[in-house]
Amino acid sequence: MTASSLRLYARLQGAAHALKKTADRALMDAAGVTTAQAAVLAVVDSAERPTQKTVADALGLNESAVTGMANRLTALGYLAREQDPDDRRARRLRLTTQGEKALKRIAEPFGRINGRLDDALGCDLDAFAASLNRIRDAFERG
Amino acid sequence: MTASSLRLYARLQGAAHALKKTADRALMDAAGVTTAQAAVLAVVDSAERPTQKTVADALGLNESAVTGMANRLTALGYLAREQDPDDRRARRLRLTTQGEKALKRIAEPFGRINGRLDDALGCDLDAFAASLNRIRDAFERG
DNA sequence: TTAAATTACTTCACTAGTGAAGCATATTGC
DNA sequence: GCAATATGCTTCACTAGTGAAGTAATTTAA
Repeated sequence: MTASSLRLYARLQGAAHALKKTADRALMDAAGVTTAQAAVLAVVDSAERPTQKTVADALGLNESAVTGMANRLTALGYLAREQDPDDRRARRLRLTTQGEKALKRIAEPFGRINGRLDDALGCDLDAFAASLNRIRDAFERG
Repeated sequence: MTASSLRLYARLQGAAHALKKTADRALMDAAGVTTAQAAVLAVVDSAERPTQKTVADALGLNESAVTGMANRLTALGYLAREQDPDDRRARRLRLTTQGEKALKRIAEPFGRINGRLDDALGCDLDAFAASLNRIRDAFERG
């Protein structure tokens, strides 16, 4: 609990917040979608008609957060929900054509953000990514 | 925009989110305060009766976010607001006795979180902190 | 085979942030 | 001195998350 370690938590949250704020503006301007929405669309795109629970686990969110996101994204016309035929509790998600288009619009502005991240980090990028993985592993389940 | 850099944004947000979730539960259990509230209390404690704008700048938030935080923290009895005598637009914040006590209750659980962060990062801690600073600098003003 | 436990999802009340618009006060420039 | 501009704060409608409680469907186990 030294002075420098005391500030590490705040530094991580501060960097994440500043980055998210910038990325949200860029994605909203260019693609009409927030970064949180983009994350859900990307997970749904990469999985085979995932259930909401699957999406929640992939993003580290609880299920009620995904209920809300899926509601907003279906209202926007980007996602469709359908009953799982084998488990009537579950609702599977898929991208609509609009959702696929939105995902494509995201690529370029998001690439620019990642480019700025790369520039800021330089050769430390891999070590930084490894550190992030260790933090996630250490705190993912409480 | 390689595959690994594409995921860097998500990794940073994921690590920050997992850490925040854990820290919020720990602080709420032990001190009855969230990490966001703790951050405001710490800024107010470290500054000389700061204005809300000062707090907003220190935390990278906009002023309406601080209005809300200050409302909740005064309702909880942790902060007091008083008019700035020299600038009647501004409202200066200070900790109440209750607020000082809350800050003290935070120290130990927050120290444990930071200890877990230290353990997770090991000798990479300094490099990691430096990378976070570079990200914040690169994105702080958009 | 049926009672108990677990799972997937929803709803609710809440915290915490955003940006836009508006109000009152200060500051600047002619 | 005063009009224009900038600043500090608030309010509003919104997104996005939390945890607790509840429902319906599924799984487990006696």
